[in-house]
Amino acid sequence: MPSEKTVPLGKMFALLTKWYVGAVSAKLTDLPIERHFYVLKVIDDLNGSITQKELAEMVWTDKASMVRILDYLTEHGMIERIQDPHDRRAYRLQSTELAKSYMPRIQAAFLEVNRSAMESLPEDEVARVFPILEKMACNLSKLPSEQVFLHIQRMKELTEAP
Amino acid sequence: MPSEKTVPLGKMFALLTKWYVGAVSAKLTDLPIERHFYVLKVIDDLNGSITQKELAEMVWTDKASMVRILDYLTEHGMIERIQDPHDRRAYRLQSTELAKSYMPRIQAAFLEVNRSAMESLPEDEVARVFPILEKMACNLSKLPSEQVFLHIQRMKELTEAP
DNA sequence: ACTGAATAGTTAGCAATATAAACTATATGT
DNA sequence: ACATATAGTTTATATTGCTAACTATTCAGT
Repeated sequence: MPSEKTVPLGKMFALLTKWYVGAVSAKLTDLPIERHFYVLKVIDDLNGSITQKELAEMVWTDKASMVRILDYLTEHGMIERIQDPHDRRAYRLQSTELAKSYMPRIQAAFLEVNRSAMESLPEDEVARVFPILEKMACNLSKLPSEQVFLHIQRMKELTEAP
Repeated sequence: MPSEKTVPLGKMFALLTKWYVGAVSAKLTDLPIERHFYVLKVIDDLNGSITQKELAEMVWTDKASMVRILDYLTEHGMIERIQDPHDRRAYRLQSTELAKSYMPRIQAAFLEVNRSAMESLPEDEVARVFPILEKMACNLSKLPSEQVFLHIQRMKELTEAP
């Protein structure tokens, strides 16, 4: 019974995730933190103008996990929670001077790993990679799923290219 | 200071992984298992001729995690560990009749999700998606990483298209 | 203004996963 | 036969995703 070979697309995505994150971390081992660089970058980019809830939506995690991540970043002196004077339930997130001093390194790490990932791909394919991935993510997020109910309109914020 | 916008490629991979796996599971909610369909498929494809160690390499996990996955599949009646008569340390893995009865469904689920993921991509891009992802995985796996030391030559086994 | 509903954030608990180290049993090479 | 390597298991630890309950605050309708 010749079974049609299935491309293990899911496993491929999982490996890409693991190796991407591993490669970024490896470039930043001398920093005081070893995780959540991307969350820190978003906070720094939008310095002072983002709340925990907005951040959680932007990086596609739930608010409970977000609390843990922000506790981690706070404990390591990378961010501060500033209470919003107009809504005392909310906190505006700011990166510290320490964090700012590392941002060029962090920014560079992401760019370098992105470039390495696409190394030796033909020029025209490099340009298409992200739109293709975005389209696939959009397609998959619309399928019935056990757990996925997030709002897809946020996707564009993840996809702004340089 | 105009910071160059970084494409969050790692986050995109993570979302793709989550949604892919979620979509596959959603198609198979009536089966006795709710995880590890891909591992089961590999076992079934190579029925009786693969050991735990070989399987762990093929699906890129460590042997301790593999034990847990195989315990799960065994407890749910999907596989059996058959002691290798030529090497009594090793076990050859077999899918049960029950598992075999589900394999067409599982196979179909993977294919359908693959097709959905690539839906509305131009024909020529569909053909390129997997080679591109493969190239990126290959690139990333060669970068220095905190944890990744696996052997890349296994990659081809993950990538055989129909 | 008062009250009930909604919201931002926190806390705690559970399940799954990845990793490492120590361990058992068996095989291999000299 | 003995030292070493290997297949698989067990144990422990850390992180993550998700859920539910909780506090404090704001908002909307009366």
